[in-house]
Amino acid sequence: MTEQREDQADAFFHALADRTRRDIMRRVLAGEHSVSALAAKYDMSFAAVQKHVAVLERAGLLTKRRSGREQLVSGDVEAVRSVASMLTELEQIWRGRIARIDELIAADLNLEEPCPSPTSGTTSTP
Amino acid sequence: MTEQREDQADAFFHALADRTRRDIMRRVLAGEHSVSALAAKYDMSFAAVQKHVAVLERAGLLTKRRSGREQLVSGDVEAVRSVASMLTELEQIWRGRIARIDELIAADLNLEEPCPSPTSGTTSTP
DNA sequence: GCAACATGCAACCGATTGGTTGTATGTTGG
DNA sequence: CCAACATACAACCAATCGGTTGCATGTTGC
Repeated sequence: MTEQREDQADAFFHALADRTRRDIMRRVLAGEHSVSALAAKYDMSFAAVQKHVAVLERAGLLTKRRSGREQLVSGDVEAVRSVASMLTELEQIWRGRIARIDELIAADLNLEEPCPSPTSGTTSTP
Repeated sequence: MTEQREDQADAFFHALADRTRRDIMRRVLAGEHSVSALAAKYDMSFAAVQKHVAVLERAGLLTKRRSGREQLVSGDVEAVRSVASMLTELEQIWRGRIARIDELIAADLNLEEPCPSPTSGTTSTP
């Protein structure tokens, strides 16, 4: 069950781990672009850009819509949000760590309280 | 200037694009672990886990602290947050697209308004 | 001091990545 | 109809990745 989610996380982060693909995401989140319009923006072959688009599409970060002989590409902001939420989950784990540390500090205070006074001697030897 | 930021994004997303490394991040965000303690958790060699830790460290997602003969690893929640903020920036671009669409809709309404009535005939032929 | 542990690093290997070129398939305007 | 365009896909290549093993170094307990 959680296996699919890890597969999806692999695909998400891998897709975003390339600056050309991140730049494509910026453009297609701002508005629809055909694949060739995107390809014209980069100093590489059409096929290379098309493969980048395919990687992003397989990861679910963008969708394509046919319009005549063109394929219009559009970014999926929900997918971007779900990547962000994965990072928020990581942050929540960290919050748990801090909470545990706070508990320890509180426990320390509880241990100090029963003592008559922090500086009063417990050494009862005369 | 923005070049370094893209390099950092490359390192961040690449580091997180592996489930073992994401799992390591969960553990070290929850609390400090030695490298060998981490290695014991996975069905792979110590060297493999050590390389994963090195990738995460180079990306700035975790830090190491020497304690005797052990190296204690701790997750950096600030780095995790900065990855999340990169995704938020993407989402903001999308918001701009929606705002532009809303403007167009508003402009359309403005064009309709001057008409006496949507259904009233502009065809004045009797 | 030394045996055992914890770590780092290099060399190697198969799989994958990011790029190329070439070719096939639709789609459209004139 | 057909030439030009938009896309898809396969084959290939150098580089990188994720893993291994082996070895060197540092640290500790006794």
